[in-house]
Amino acid sequence: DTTNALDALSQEGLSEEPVQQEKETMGSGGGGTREVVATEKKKKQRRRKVVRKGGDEEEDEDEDEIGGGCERQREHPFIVTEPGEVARGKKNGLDYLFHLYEQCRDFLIRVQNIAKERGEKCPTKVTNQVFRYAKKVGASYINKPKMRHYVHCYALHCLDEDASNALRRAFKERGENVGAWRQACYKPLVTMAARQGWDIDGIFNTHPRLAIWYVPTKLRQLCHAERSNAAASSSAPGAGGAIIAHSF
Amino acid sequence: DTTNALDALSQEGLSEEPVQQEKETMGSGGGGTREVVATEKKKKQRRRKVVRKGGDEEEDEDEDEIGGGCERQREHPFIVTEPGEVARGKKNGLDYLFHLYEQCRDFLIRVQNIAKERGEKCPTKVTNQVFRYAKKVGASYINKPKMRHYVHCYALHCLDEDASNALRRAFKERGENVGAWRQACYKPLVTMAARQGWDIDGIFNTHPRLAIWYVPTKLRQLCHAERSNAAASSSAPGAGGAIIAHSF
DNA sequence: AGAAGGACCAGTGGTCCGTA
DNA sequence: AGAAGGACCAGTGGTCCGTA
Repeated sequence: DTTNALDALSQEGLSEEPVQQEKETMGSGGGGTREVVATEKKKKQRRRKVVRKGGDEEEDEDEDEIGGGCERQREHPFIVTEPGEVARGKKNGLDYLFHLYEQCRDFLIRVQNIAKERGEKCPTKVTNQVFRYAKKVGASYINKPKMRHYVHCYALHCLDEDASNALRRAFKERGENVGAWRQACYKPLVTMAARQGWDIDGIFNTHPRLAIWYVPTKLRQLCHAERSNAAASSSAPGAGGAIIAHSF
Repeated sequence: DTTNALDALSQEGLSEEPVQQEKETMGSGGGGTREVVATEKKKKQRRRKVVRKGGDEEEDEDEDEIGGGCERQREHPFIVTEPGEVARGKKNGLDYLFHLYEQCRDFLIRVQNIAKERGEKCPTKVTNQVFRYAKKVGASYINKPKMRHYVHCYALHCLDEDASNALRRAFKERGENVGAWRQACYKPLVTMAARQGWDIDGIFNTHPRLAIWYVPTKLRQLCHAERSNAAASSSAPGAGGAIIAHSF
């Protein structure tokens, strides 16, 4: 439906970075491990196999060549754009971002139809299987970390397009970066949840285009924190049920 | 509600077997691996750490002692019983089996309430988390392989109690074992699915006590096979839409 | 033989952090 | 600095098969 029209929103061409090659470092004991301070509970360990272009191999000197076999491409970064505005330069706009969510929905529907056809388990959410399918059919610009990262921004766009549009205009005008805009998308969603009995899962599941997305952990945590906050305020003497948003 | 009344259905005492102790065999290469012929696709490898009672240790000679610290207990096996009938001897009846499903439902509800309290993700199905909870609160007789094994039997009990009861009486009379009864539970479910557009997921999800259980893979496959079968028959010249159950 | 369940494994949800 | 995404990891769904 809107799929092809919006494809034009993506800038042609992609950012480039050198392809990495993996070298096995299995069984090398504790070397290369790194302590990570976990924000909660346990600490984790993470081992990474990271190697630059092999020093022994012949390699192309020209980093600017286009279509070279040795370049890994990544999408242009997002910038805050107004509704309808196409990003200039090596950037992508927010209409394009939201369009990616619609594409994932389309891929999910196809995966569901295949599963029904085969009599297999049918996913109700955008799962790893859907991301794999997207890759398989050539939509390599769709990946899980990116989609999960901006889910709540898409949620606001779905649930209150006017508020979403107003936020985009305000943040563009102030010259804020994408990260700041993304952070700001949480607050109106928490306010909506407050009005609906703090049922953020219910809010997602009631909306046909949003129901296929997992509620982001951080949004869930913010809602929970605010609910506790509101409950404490309303039970405090003289607070009279007012909602005070200390955590923002 | 019915929980305590039905607890009496379980035979007191449990079957006994020696406790096993694990010995680490990490890093011992390919020793102990065993080829398994997979029924589909790939072959799998499975490594098991299995050790009998340590030969060096002092051990109790008396295998019959009750409450000995070195006995692992497992539930009595099920036998086919009529509705309302309590199994005699070291056996459990089918009312007790179905009661375990109700207990799991109760545990799920408690896990859900805890999750909601904490603002965490709330399971809608009986998941590993629920089985862990059951173990934690002392219901060690509940475990995942057992519950998954008999889900479709419980489904029939939920969806058509009369048919389920009739099947139990018939199989008891014929002196069939639990395995045979369990196999026979598939057919009436497939017939029900045929009547409802082959939507076995819909059938499960519509029933309040069944909706919390995953549809068993085998039941799903049987429904799919029968649907294909029925479609082929009805499109064959002169078959006139009759459903012919070749696969049973 | 028939059956209960510990323990395994492929693929999941979630996101960190090496990368540019 | 701000951002995209490969790749990791703890815990899942599913059930095999060593056990008695």
